[in-house]
This record gives sequence, structure tokens and C-alpha cells, in this order.
Amino acid sequence: MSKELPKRSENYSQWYQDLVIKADLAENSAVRGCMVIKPYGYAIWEKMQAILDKMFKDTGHVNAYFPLFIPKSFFSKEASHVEGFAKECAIVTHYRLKNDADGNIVVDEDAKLEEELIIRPTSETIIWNTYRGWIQSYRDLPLLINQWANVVRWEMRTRLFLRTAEFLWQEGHTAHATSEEAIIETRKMLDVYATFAENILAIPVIKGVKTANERFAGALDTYCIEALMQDGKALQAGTSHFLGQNFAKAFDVKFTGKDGKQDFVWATSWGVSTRLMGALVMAHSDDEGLVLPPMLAPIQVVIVPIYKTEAEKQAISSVAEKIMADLKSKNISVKFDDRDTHKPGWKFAEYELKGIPVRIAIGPRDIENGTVEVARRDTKEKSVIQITDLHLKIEHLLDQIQDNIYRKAINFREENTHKADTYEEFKTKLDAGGFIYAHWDGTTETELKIKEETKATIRCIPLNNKAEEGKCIYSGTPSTQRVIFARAY
RNA sequence: CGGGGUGUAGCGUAGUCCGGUCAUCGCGCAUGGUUUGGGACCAUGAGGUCGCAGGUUCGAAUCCUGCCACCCCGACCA
Repeated sequence: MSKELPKRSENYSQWYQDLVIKADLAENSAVRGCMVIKPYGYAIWEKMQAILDKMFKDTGHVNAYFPLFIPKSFFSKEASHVEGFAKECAIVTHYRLKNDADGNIVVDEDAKLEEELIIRPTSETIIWNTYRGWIQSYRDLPLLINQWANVVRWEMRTRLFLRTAEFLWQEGHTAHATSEEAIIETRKMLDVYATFAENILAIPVIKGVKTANERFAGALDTYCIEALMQDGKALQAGTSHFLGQNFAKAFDVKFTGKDGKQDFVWATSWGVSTRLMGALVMAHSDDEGLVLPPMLAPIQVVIVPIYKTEAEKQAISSVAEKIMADLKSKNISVKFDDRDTHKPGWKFAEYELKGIPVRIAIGPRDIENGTVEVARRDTKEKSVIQITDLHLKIEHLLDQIQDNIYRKAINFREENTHKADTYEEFKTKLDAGGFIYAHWDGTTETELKIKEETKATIRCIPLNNKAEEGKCIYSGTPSTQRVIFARAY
């Protein structure tokens, strides 16, 4: 198979798709819009899961699991929620197949379900229907539950990791006695996501709140983290919703307070998905392939031996074993690729494509000198290092790489973040890509007009926004702050 | 769901306009040999319902009809 990738600058879409496939992360499945996540891609996802899961637990959450199927009646209890998801649902209508007269397998029309089942596009309804039985008193609150699951949204157009018909995610669903507490929870989980994105994925994000138009179906407020991809388009990387009492009212979830009065419960929900894998790929990769931040790389260091004779191979192996033991004692994951079925050059290219942060090459020359060649994936720099202090240097190098990848991403974002004060300026800058801070009059009408005319959406109103007097770029109406516009995935 | 495009070996493709030794080439795969500090080379070999179903014809990858899948651009969305 040819490993050559299209150039990122020439066809970003194709580059992304080929990179995901060739780097062994995922591929399109035979099922429309679904993907097969391959072992290497799944290993990265598992790492994300492990780190997030710990962060959730450290903030007091526990895991549980709820059904895949949602009775249609549950689904339709919250009006704006059903409206938001109605157009993208997969629905189970029958429970049996049979052979027809010609011997073909067909749906047995006699096995029609009395009530259709919706395959969850998100679990608010089934979970809140369950919570009704779990919550009676303020003593049952807060209820802080997370679920790792798959969901299905029958999207018109799909793309590996970014928008697949089925995707993996986590969804947190919490219940609180007061509005204030629920809002604190919503913001707290947004912070968890932002920390994860920046410290682990090395992707800088902007925390913000969505406009009414972009809000989650059924939420009072939707908070988000927005990231900028290398083609200048924005990607919503995670969301945290303040649901108010909407779902509690729809599912009649009340609790008795300390004062003996009954009230509806306050809710939040928050989630991140395998879309983060897409963000990771698009934020850091180059024309040679993936660039994985060390914190996520399933293999952080790969050792490639270079030898001609069996004796050389033996000598290199014993040195490699020693290095591996040293690195493993530092909790660094390392692989020694001593396959003799592939040549060194082939392996170099392969591990670059897969984004392994550090490569160590050991040849006869090194054995003589007591050195190894160390190459870092992010900058492609190579250096010759004495074996004696290698493990300390590698540990430091991994930190440096993590840091450098983040710094590079943040520089890119700064270079592609602009202000626009007129609609003309806005349109010109928009074509160059990136985030654009501009004044907006706060109306959905204007937001939709701008979207219709330019394809730009309001990504968010940044939480750390400074007040600033100005005029809406579209309507000229006075405004008190800038919001972030961008074309988005 | 609208507009455009593409379906030929595991992958990428030539051939389709103009029907007839046309199933082409590269990568990959297998075997043998020489190689090994950046995707090696030579030789030999295996591998194909030409997306599917009809039709036209002496003859269809090629023409006609229908269907399906995928990709790109929209609409929709994490």
C-alpha cells in the first residue's frame, strides 16, 4: 500500500481522511456513516478515557449505564429536545425477521413493536425517567453520574471521527437541589474539559457560552470549548449544559427540601466524544503523518535497530533491553521493533506516520561509541546521545515535546485570531480562516443572516470576555462585547 | 434530501467517448537471492463476479434502463 499522503495544504479534507486511515486509527465501515476504530486508534481513545475517567472521579462522579433503547414516548416528553433530535434518529420498529416465499430474509410485519424504540442520540430522557425513582429528598442530591456509551445520530453527511452515525462518548448527567449548584457543576465540568484539552491533548481551547440559536436542545445554557484546526476552521470539542428544570419537569422529578417544600430538581449534562480524536489529528499532524502528544501516545518511544549481521543484532538487542528497562522504570511506554521483515527506513516512516513522539535508532556505530540516535517527531530533530544518561534525557524530552506541541498550536491560534469592525472586513478575514472577534447585536435574526451569507457561526461568547462598546457588524446596533465567529466543522 | 463526481485484484489506477487478443500498470502479497544509518534491488509467481440487476448485440468493463455504495459541495449536526 502506498503510504503517501496528500499535502495538507492542497486538500485538507482528503489529507485528514487519508491520514486517519493510513495511520491505522480508523476506517469507514460497511455500515453507512459508521466507522471501524482500529486497535491503534482505540488505544489512543482508551488513554483519553482513562484520563478523563479519573478526572470525573476526582470531581466526585461515579459511572453507571443506561439502556441503548429509548421508548418514543420518553423521547418526546421534552418539547425542544425532541425537536432538536427528531431529524436524526434511528428507530427500531420490529423485533423479528422471517423467510418470505422466495427464501429471502424479510422483516416480519407481524412482529411490529407496539411502541417504537429510539436508539439513543443522547440519554437525557431515559436517565431522567430513571432518576424520578432515585430522587425523593434533598438527601439524595446531588446525584453525579457519568456514562461511557455509544450513541447514534443519523447525520446526513459523515466524516471519520468528526461526525459518524455512531460514536463513542461519555455523558455526565447530574441532579442538584439548587440552580446555583447546577450552574457551578456545569462550569466545573467545562473546566475539566478545558484542562484535559490543553494539558493532555495539547490543544488550546476557548471556553465560552453558546448563543440561544446554538444551544443544546432542552438546555437553558450550553457552555463549550472551541478549538481551531489547522485549516482555519473551528471545532466544538466539548459541551456542558445547564438544563435548568426542563427535564425534571418533563419527567416529574421532584425532591423535598429541608424546608419540607417540594421542588423540581436542577440538572446538568456534559459530554465529549470520539470527535476529540479528530481534533487531535487535525490540530497537530503534518504532511508526514500524525503528531501525538506524549501524554496520549500509546507508544511514547520506539527503538529501531540497524544491523547487518546476527552478531550486531545481538549486541544491539542487549543494549535495547537495558534502555527499555530504564525507560519502563520511568513509566515511559517503549517498543523495541526488532522485526527483520522491514528495513529501518521503512520503520522510520511508519512510526512517523503513526506519530510516535520519540524514536531511538541503534546501529553498530552506536554500539562502538556507547551512543544512540534520538529523533523527535514534532520537530524532526535528531541528536546523538550517550546511553548513560539516556533515560533522564528521554523523560525530559517527552515533556518538552508535549509542551512544544501545545505552544505550536497556541501560536497558530493567535496568528489566526482577528478582530473585525465592519461587515466587509469580517467577510475578508473570514475567507482567510481562523477566529474572528466581532460585535454582534445579540439577536438570533442577525446571527442567522450572517450564517446564511457567510457560513460563519458564532462559536461562543467567551467566558473571559472584556466589556467593550461597539456596534454590531451586521445591523450597527450598539453592543457591549465581542463574540467569536468562525466557519466550523 | 438537492448539486457534482467516482465505482476495474488488498490499495491506487489505464482502458469507457469510438463494443471485438483488454482485462493495463504501480504498490502491496508469496518464493529465492543480493541487501539493511531514511520507505532496497533483481528474478519468478499468486491474486479479478470490471459495484449490482436487467436489456441491446454474434460479442459488453465499454451502449441503454433501474438500483446500490462511496467521495466532494450544500442543508443538518458533537
